Amino acid sequence: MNGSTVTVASEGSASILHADLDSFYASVEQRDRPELLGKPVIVGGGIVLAASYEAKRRGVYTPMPEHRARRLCPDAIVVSPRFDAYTEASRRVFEIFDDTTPLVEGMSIDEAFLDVRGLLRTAGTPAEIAARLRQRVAAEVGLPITVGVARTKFLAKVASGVAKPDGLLVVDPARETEFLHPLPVGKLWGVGPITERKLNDRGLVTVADVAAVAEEHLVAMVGAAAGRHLHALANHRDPRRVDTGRRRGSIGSQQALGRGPKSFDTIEALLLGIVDRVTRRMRTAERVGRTVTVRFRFGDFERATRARSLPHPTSATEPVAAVAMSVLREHRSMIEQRGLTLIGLSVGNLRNGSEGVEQLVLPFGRKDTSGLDSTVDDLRRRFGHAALTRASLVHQRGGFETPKLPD
DNA sequence: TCTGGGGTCCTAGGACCC
DNA sequence: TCTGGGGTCCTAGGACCC
Repeated sequence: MNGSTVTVASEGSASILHADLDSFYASVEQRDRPELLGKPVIVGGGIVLAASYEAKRRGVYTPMPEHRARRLCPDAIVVSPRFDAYTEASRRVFEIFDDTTPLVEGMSIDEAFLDVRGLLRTAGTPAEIAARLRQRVAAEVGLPITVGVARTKFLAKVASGVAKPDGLLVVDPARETEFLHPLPVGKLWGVGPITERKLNDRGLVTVADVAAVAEEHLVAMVGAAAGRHLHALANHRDPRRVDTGRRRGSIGSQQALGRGPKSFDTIEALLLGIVDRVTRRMRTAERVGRTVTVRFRFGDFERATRARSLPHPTSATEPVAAVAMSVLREHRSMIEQRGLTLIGLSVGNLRNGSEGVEQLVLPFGRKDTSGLDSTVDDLRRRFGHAALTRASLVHQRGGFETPKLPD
C-alpha cells in the first residue's frame, strides 16, 4: 500500500449473536408442567421431536424412532407435541430479540442471528447484551437459551453449539483459529454425513485439515459452491450479513402413509387434503406461487419428485389441485407397483400477493393495441373494477410497455 | 437406524430465445 | 443458409439444516 495506517473499525469485533433455545419443545413442556423438571422428557410423535438434556444424556436424540428412545430410557416421560404452545413461546422470544436490536434474522422457530454492532453506547458490549438477553428470556418466557457471540455468523453458531445448554460463549477475534481448528469437519455449516465421509476418506478430519487444502482441490472434491464455502469457513471467512428481509421461497406439506397397502382413491383424497392445507396457508400468508412439486416416497425408501409450473402465480385451490392430480394420475402405475409410503406437495416460486392478483396474456398484432380497451373491460368483469390496477402490454418477441389504464 | 415434517441451496441437462 | 454463443427457464435429484 502507500504506507498510511488503515484502521478497521467495527469489522473485526465480535458483534454477531446466535441465540438458540435449548431443547425447545421439551423445555416448553417442562416449563408448563413443573413436575417434569429435572426428568428425562421426550416430545414424540412416532419419532423423537425433542428431548430434554436429562434424556439426551441417556443417548436419546432427534430424530430417533420413539420406540428405540423408550428402550434406551424406560423412565422417560413421553408427551405429545403441542405446536400452538411452541409457536406462542417462539413469538414471545422473538419479541425480546426485536427489542434487543433491529437486525434480527430468524432461522427457525427456536433460533436467530442478531447483529448488535453500534449498540455499544446505548446497550453495552455484545457480551453484556447477550447476558441480558438470556436473563430476559428466562424471566419473561421461562425458557433456557444459549447464546454464542463472534465476529461472523458461522463462528457465533459454532459457539452456541459448544456452549449448550443454557450457556454463553464469546469467541475472541484474536483466538478464532484456536477455537475453530481442532473441531471435526462435521461442525462446518453445510457438511453433513455424505460430505463428511468424502472429506474423511481424503484424510481431512479436522477443520485445520480442511483449512490447509487449496480451494481448487476442495472444489474438485465436493463441487464449486460447496468447495468455496468450505474453504471460506475453515479459514474463518464468512461475509454473510445478518439479513432481516428473508422470505420463504416455498410452502409445502407432506404426510407419511405407513406401510400397509393404500387404494389409489385414498391417495387421491389425501393429496387433495394436502393441496387444501397448503393453499390455505399461502392465502393466509398472502403469497402466490407458480411451481407445484409433488413428492413421493416408496416402499424401498427411494424418493421421487415431479414438478410442473403454472402459467400464472396463484394461491387458489383449484388450479393447484388440477396439476397435482394430473401428476398423480400420470404416475399411477409407478405408485401401484412400488407402494407409496409418503405423499407431499409444495408450491414454490413464491411471490407476494393475494388471489386477487392475476395476469392474463392475450395475443395482439405487433403494433396493434386496439384490443386493449375491450380486454381491460373483460378483465374488470372477471375480477371487479377495483381489483384491476395495472395492465401491461407484452410484445411476443421481447420488450414490453405499460400503457395508461383506460378509465 | 427401518426413518417426521418443515424448509434451503446447488447441480446439471434440455428447451428456447436472441 | 450455416454457425456460434450467451442467457433464462424448467425439471429432477442430491445434500443439508432444524
